[in-house]
Amino acid sequence: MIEQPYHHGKLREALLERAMETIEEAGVDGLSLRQLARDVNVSHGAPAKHFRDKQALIDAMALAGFESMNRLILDAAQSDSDLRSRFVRVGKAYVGFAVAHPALLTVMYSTKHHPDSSTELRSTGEQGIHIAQGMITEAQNAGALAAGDPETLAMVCFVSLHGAALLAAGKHLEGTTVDAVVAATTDTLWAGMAAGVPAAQLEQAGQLGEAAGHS
Amino acid sequence: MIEQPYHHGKLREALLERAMETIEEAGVDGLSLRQLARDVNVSHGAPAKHFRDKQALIDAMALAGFESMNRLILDAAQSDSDLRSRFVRVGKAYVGFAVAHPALLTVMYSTKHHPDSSTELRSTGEQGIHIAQGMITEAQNAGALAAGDPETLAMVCFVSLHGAALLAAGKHLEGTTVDAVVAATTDTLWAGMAAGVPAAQLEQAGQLGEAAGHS
DNA sequence: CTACCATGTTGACAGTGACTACATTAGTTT
DNA sequence: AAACTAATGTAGTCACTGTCAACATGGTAG
Repeated sequence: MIEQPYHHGKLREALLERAMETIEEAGVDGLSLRQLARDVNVSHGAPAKHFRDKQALIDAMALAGFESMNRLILDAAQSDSDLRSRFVRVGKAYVGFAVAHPALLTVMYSTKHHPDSSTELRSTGEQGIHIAQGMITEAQNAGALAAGDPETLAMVCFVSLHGAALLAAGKHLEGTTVDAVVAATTDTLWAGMAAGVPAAQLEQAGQLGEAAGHS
Repeated sequence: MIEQPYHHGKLREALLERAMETIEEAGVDGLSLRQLARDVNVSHGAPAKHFRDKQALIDAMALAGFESMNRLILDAAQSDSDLRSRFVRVGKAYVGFAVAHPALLTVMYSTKHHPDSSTELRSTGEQGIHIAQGMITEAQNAGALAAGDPETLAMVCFVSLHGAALLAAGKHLEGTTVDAVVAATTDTLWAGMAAGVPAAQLEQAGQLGEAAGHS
């Protein structure tokens, strides 16, 4: 047995790293602060010195997840291809990340967050939409897409890809490959934005009634 | 104090009902079998007679959720309007349900399920896609939509609306109203399906590389 | 009437997150 | 160099949880 020094030195990083592994193996529910401490050969109270809460640890994981995901998306958006290909590439980057780190993605979009890190988390999480919005604006200026509010369209694209990402991460997409679904989704969205939506349809759609009951 | 009879009579239903309320108030993590038992004035071991596990209770909630959601979607799909309006209506029904019962929706699409109820859960959960697929086929036959594999297109629509539903449920859609996002999403999807996707684009999209790294 | 069985109760157990008091170390000030 | 201080890690405790086993109750079928 190697003698452990009293101070770990890089406990925070070690905890984060091990926690990432754990949630992918056993889900967020399978994450235990005490087991985590055991895994890193540290007493059960040690993690509290770096993460006041269990939720604080989870928040830290979510933030790290957004940061590494944003890097992937930004790379895809800045690749040197035509706009449409880059659009598809961004979609695949997003969904690819989701498939690679399903539990982390769930954590990232979990509702419960501490008010402190909440603001930083939120701004980091919204970065993806801004990238999409930039691409759409660029495509509209180039004449590849019809006119339309870029912010709303970006939201539509983000929302759709997010659904694909979560369903793919949850393995709810059996029957077809994930790639096929993403390709079909981005193609359909692009075709829809290229064709444009008649204003009459938009108004009409807004007037439909809501339906939300509970048995 | 009213004397409680030894046997509750409708414990299972009472537990399910109270559990539904609890998860919407405190999230799934805030659900405790013992607290649930206290809420219904029953001993802490009683719930085990109706749900062997905590997970079994959660599965039962998920199933009930799918059933009541399917009713709403089916109603929307069978309303007497033109195809496009019905399509939008289905989307609003889905997202409306999500906004009304956010925690329940999360539970419904949670990955962890018991192998027993898993099959029933899965088939009930897939019903929504089949409804969408039927509408798309009908619209294609009527000439309102371009040709294309209905199964894939239904998946695309479901995926997109699912994303909108989850983000709306998680209150991640600030800046715009939920209705606006749903309307824009269904409009864009419909326009894309009406325009159709050139086969050349589909092939091209399939050849793009995957991107999924981890820092 | 009796025997059975679904339903409910009680007690126990290990595991958890959070809190407190204490120990050890590193860095800074004097 | 010595002493003070803050950061980091340890040990013990508390209320709470999910699950299990043993027992109590009461409706129902034979």
